[in-house]
Parts: sequence; structure tokens; C-alpha cells
Amino acid sequence: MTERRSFRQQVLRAREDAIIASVNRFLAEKGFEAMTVDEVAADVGIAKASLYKHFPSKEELAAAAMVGVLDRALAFLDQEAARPVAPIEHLRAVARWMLQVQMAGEMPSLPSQNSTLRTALMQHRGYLDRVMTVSERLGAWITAAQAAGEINPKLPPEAVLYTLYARACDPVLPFLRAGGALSDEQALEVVLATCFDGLAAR
Amino acid sequence: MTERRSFRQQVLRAREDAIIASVNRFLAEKGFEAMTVDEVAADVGIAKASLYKHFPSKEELAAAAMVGVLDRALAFLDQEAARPVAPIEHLRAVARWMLQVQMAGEMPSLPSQNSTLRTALMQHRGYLDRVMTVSERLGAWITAAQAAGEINPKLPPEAVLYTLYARACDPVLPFLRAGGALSDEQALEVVLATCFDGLAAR
DNA sequence: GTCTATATAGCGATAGAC
DNA sequence: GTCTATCGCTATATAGAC
Repeated sequence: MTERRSFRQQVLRAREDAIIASVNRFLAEKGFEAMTVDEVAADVGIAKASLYKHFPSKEELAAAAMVGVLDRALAFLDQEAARPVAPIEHLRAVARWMLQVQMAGEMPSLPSQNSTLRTALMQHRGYLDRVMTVSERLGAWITAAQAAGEINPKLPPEAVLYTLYARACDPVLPFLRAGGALSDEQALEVVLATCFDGLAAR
Repeated sequence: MTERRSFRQQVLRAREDAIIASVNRFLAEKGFEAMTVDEVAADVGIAKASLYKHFPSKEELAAAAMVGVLDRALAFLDQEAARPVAPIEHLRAVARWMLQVQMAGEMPSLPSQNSTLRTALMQHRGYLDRVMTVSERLGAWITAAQAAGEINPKLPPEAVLYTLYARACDPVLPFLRAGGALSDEQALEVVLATCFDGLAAR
């Protein structure tokens, strides 16, 4: 009996993972407002009503996707923390990872403006906890890098943090790729260079 | 008779300017999808049907607002070109101007992702012409600055151009202002510094 | 839990009187 | 050109059978 229950739960869990993966891609490619619950259901291959049995609202769908990428980010931070390199190299690696996720079409882009989604996320404990954790761990590297003279110490640490977050959804990367003059790796390196070294010559 | 016609046309022109100004603010604060034609009409103080006598669609409303800011940009470029400074200083001034427009709540932010608006704009001659003109004039300063060793010559000029455009709608600025730790001028200077000088120490 | 069918609401756009 | 009133469509969310 317990075996069957466990099996069924695994099936449900797999289904939910498929839903989240689909939501993640739609959020990445068209954003929250343009994404419709109908197309998510169609993409997963289930009825819309079934989808609502798993997640009570469209906002919860998006929140689940955000929690997913934040967990992936936390896993990357763990792995990265084990590398014995300077703090700024950790930050560069994080930025590169975020850009790679974006290029893979798996970086959900939230509306930075006010919307029903933002208010929902601000009351979502699982989301907020993960954002806080990621921010604290990045913040530690930022202040360490500033103390070591690797990051401009005149910049407020939050400014550095916000800038890194913003680059994860930077529209410059897709534009450069659409231009076609640069390979994916070259486009990534260009965005990374402008982020850390700026536009001006050194 | 001609006087009365001229007068009435002036009234209509003023009304359309008021509409565009309202659209501009809504596009800046909530974006195209979240903006509704109803609230624009209510904000201007006319009926929705009247609004549709001036502009045939929601996309045309947004296009008119974009043409408006591009004309303001072109006027600024004219004024800036008269200053006898190095090319990079022109670019810095342009970036500062864009951030000021954004802080004033008058920088409409288009969805960088696919949408009905982007396809409409891509067929809008007045919009395309102005974008091309602005891009060419910025492009001249960019290549000049690279030739003078002021802008990193390794960066593709389009990458510099896209980066400047992207900073006009950078979410980092509103986030820094919302934090409250920095004054508006300080937040602007921080964003400007990260754009041109990067996060890394020099 | 999954489905079909439907309720409900908001929004872009239009009809028609004045 | 301006208004009121309404159409037509789409999208979120739900009811109820199985």
C-alpha cells in the first residue's frame, strides 16, 4: 500500500516538475503577462482544470518557477563556494552562470514594475526566503571583494547586488545574439566585460 | 473662418499632446501590456471612443509616445553636438539624460520580448526612422570614442549602443531609489559609473 | 486528479445618437 | 468629435461528471 502511494506521489511530483519546467520556459520567452495558463496546460499535455489542482493560481505557478531557479542558483553557489578563488572571481562565475541560464531560455524574467505578480511574490515565504539567502551569500562576496580592492569600494554593496541581478535578464544579450555577428560565447563575454569593466577603456 | 479652423486644430493638437503625455507616463510606470485604454481615457478626461478618433489602436498610442521621446532625444542630441567635448563625454551626457528622463517617470519601457507592440513598431515608419537616426548619431560618437581610445575598442559598436539603450530602462535605478539610502543624484551617478566604469575596481 | 463545459470579468474596439 | 452603450474576444478560474 505504501509502495503504491509512494509511486503515485512520484508520478505527481514528476508531473509538477514538468509543469514548472514549462512555466519556466514561457516566463523566460514571453514574460508573466503574456504567458497564458491555457498554453501551459497545452504544453504539458493536460487540461487546464487539472493544472489548477496542482497550483491554485497563475501567480503560484510563476512563484514555483522562481523557487526552482533560485534553488538551482543556491546549488551553484554551494559548488562555487568550494572553489579557492578570489571573491570577485566568484561573482564573475555567478554572472556567467546567470547569463548561461538566460541563453538556455530558462531564466524567467519578472516584471520589475508593479503587478499582481510582484505583490504575490512579496507574500510568498518560500520565494522570499530563497531570495534573502542568495542575496546574503552574494553580499558576503561583494563586501569581501570591495575590502580586497577588487570591486570598486565607492559603490554601495546593494548597487552591486542589484546590478548583478539586472544582468541576469539583460536584454543586451538576446539583442547581440539576434544581430548574428557574434557567437553565443562571444556575446556572453561582451556582456560580462561591460558589466565588470564598463564601456570606457581602461 | 481660417482663424476658427486653425484655432480648433490647435485645440485638437493640444488634446493629442495631452493624450501622448498620459500614455507616456503609463508606459513608463506600468508598461504596455498593463496599460489599459480605459485608464488613459479616464486620465485625459475624455471618453474612450473619443480617444479612438485620434488614434486607431492601442499600438498606435504607444507608437506616438515613442515618437515623442525620440524627438526629445533628437533635440537633446542636437544641443549636445554643439558642445566641444570628447566623444565619450557626449555619450556620458546622453546616458545621464536618459536616466533623468527615466527618473522623471517619462521613459516608456517597451517589452524587449516579442509582442503585438514590437511587430506594430517594426512597421511604423515614423518610429523606425527616428530610431535609425538616433542610432546613427550615437554610433558616430561610439566609433569616434573607440578610435580615440576612450571606449574599449574590443567591444563591438552595436554592443555599446545596445548597452546604452538598455540603461535607459535599467531597473537598477528605481531599485536604488526605492532603497532610500541614496539621493536621486547619487543613485544616478552610481548607475552611470557602473555603466561606463564597470563594477570592478580600476 | 483528470476531464469537458461554463461562469465571470476585463479589455480592445465599435455603433449610433447628438 | 464627443458621448453612452455595447459587442466580441480572450483569459483566469470553477463546476461537476467520471
